[in-house]
Amino acid sequence: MKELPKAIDRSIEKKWQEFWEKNNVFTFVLDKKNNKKIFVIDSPPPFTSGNLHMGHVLSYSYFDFVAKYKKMSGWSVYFPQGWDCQGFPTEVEVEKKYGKKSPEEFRKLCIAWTEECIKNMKRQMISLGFCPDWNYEYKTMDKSYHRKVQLSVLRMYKNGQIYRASHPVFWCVTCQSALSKTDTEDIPRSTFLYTIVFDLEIQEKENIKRQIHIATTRPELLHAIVAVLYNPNDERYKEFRGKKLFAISPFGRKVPVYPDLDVDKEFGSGLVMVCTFGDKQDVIWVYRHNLEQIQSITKDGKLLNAGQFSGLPIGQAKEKIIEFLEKNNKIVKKEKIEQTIKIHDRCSTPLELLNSWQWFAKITDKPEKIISVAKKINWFPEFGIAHLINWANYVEWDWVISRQRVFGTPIPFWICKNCSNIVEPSEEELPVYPFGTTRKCPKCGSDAEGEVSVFDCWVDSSITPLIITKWEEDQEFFSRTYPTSLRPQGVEIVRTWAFYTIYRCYELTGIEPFKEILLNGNVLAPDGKKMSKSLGNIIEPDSLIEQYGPDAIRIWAALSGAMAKDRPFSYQDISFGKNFVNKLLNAGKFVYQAHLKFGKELSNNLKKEDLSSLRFIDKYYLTKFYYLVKKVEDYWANYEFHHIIKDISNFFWHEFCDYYIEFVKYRLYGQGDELKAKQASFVLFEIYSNTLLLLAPFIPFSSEEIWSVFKENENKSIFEESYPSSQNLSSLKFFTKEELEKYKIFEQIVDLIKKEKTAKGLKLTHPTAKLTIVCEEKTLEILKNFEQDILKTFNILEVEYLISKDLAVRIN
RNA sequence: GGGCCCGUGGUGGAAUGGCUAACACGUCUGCCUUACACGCAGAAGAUUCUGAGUUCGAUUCUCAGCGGGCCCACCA
Repeated sequence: MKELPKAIDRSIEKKWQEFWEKNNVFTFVLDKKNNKKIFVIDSPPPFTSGNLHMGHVLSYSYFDFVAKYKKMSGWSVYFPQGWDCQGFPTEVEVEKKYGKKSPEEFRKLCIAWTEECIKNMKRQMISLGFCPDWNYEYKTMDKSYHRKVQLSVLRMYKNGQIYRASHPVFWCVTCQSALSKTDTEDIPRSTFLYTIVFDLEIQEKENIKRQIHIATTRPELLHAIVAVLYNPNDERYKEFRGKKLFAISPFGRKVPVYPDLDVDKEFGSGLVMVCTFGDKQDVIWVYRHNLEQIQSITKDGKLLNAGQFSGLPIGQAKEKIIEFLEKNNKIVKKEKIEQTIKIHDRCSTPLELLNSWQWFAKITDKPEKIISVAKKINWFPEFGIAHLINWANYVEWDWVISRQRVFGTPIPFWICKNCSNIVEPSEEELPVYPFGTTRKCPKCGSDAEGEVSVFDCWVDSSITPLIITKWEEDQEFFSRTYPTSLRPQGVEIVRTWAFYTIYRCYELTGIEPFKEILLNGNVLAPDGKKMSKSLGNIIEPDSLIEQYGPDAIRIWAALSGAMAKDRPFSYQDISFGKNFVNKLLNAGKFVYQAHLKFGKELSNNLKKEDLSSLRFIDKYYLTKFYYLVKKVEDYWANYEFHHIIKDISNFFWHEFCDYYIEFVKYRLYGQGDELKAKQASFVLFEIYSNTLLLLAPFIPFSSEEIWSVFKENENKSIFEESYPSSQNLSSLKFFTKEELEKYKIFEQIVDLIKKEKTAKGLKLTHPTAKLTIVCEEKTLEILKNFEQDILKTFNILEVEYLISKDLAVRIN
């Protein structure tokens, strides 16, 4: 007999990865005859950081399970994989490495850098047994991708969904550049709160004038005041309600006074002056109340439109203005307070909100439309849609889709220097790279300059369902694959990725982009905290693959559940996975040896007739297995991976191994009944392994010798076979569920025997003369069916039954 | 401050309007029993966050409180 392996042979991983790739096992081919149902997975393109993180491993495992399950269930599965390349972190890394460069050169370096990152991430995916279809790989930095992004925006522009407008952005007056949130840092500082006297004009039958007090930390923005707000629930200002009011600033500016629930009654006098722009709340209020916008500060930090104070730097201006107000007795109070402000993380300059020209997509005008489209989608779990609804109703201003960066999809427009007319390209010439180019303005004939900004990266990623289905590229392919079947993604990006995708794809096609959305949570560090570099608690997939193997990692992922819930990484689960892999190898060895001992003649043609002559105990476990498969079908339908792995591993380990194999041993090693024992164990093991290989695709091949027996055709991928279903396993159902329940008493008796023997310090197979079973008459009838198996397995000579209501066993 | 999620043995986590609340890891006891010590057999360990309510009965449903997480906003 051949020496069987003591441990898992890890070299088989590589072999099978190559086999699947070479034989195009997971390659999607559009079936022109329309025979098979198509299942399309709109899988997330990971940001190309260079390494997968555990969150990727978790979620990519999920939809890899689904892809394989659907494939083995008779679907034609289309499972492409993309890469989200253009992002700020890449720019930071590349700049760190190469320093400042011209935009053209910088872009090239970013692309080269990203290609390297993709290489490594792809390697990691393959080593985890993920099987996306690499023939349809896409990158958001590709020209073909740029074309579709630009086309999609151009179409939306023509439909009036995209517009250019002035909008405040965070601006550093020292570096003179726009900043994104990631460039900013919050720091506490102490400052002074000045309470300033304003005049109030109440327009009634006769105009009434009086004074009001308004507190502010930024008197230097007084010239840019556009409104004064009060809380309508504030008793002090109840006389304001429903009246037409105006406030007049110490500089003589007259602005309206409105009620607003966001005003904090406790702060200052309960009245707020809205300036353009003191902070982000001002931006919200300006849009909400449709207020005027005044350019208050220049790009290099000097006051603008401020009368005698114009041209002064912010700091100086503040001093002078306070001086002026004090001289005129307009300041009634000055108190020290602590506040938090945003600064630029590189130069520590406090940020200003300055107006600049930006591009927008209209998302605020009809939230109910986006919500109704989202409602057509099946959400797993259901509460996920609440994030989207809440966001859609809450969002205060339109989506700013332009970014002042380099490594991004260029915005395909030119702006006329003379008349500000927007010059658009034709659809045929896309992609275009307007940066540094000019076109003639068709309206006035002047030069129009190419837009230098690029798109927000969500503009890129919000059309992945269109990209993978070949929208505006291959009409037949598109019509067969769109809408996609499943969008898997993180719960924390519902309001970005899911929201923008639903909005954009619906605007462009009139159809929702996917039928189902599956939300996963994040993987936390084992201590329950967020994984972060600073805490040093990051777990790298590579070291886990090395230490535990891909199957164990995938079992960990399945055990982590499908709900959109954060979970600490669990070494317990992954070591369970590893032990489980080993258990399966050993069970395989046992069945294989039994097979060799008996001979080969029955190996691959197990018929229903063979099964019908089985012993009672064989039928009992085969039936149990049938019901397991049936139950697991429902779990698959609801993406309940946790239950799937739990149930199939428990059945395998604690029913098949702990009970069935033990009860079958005496028959295989002894004499008389080998055939039936082998048949049943063989059937169970083979079908079982097929249920498992979606979750752990390498386990069933972990020993070549063993698997050569079970899987006859080396050249055929096991993924071509069909997934065990209750329908095609119906021949294994010998008993009804009720009967099965009744027969469970057998297991109780077995447990009692084990307990008894253990209590007496005996081995389970220690020779025993007599077993006495105390039970009811009904039970006796059932136990008769298992009697032989019990006696032989526990090495007992004879059995006697005593009829009683109690259940007990004795051993002599 | 707003929206959503969650609070179950030492740890991680299932499930259910009602039989002794899964399972895994860990712990303790005994076994290297002819597939497996990455194993086998047995055992201990839970007032299911707190309080009130609905109910014949709640861990499960409702409300309040306390605590944690995610996303958003954050003080003129």
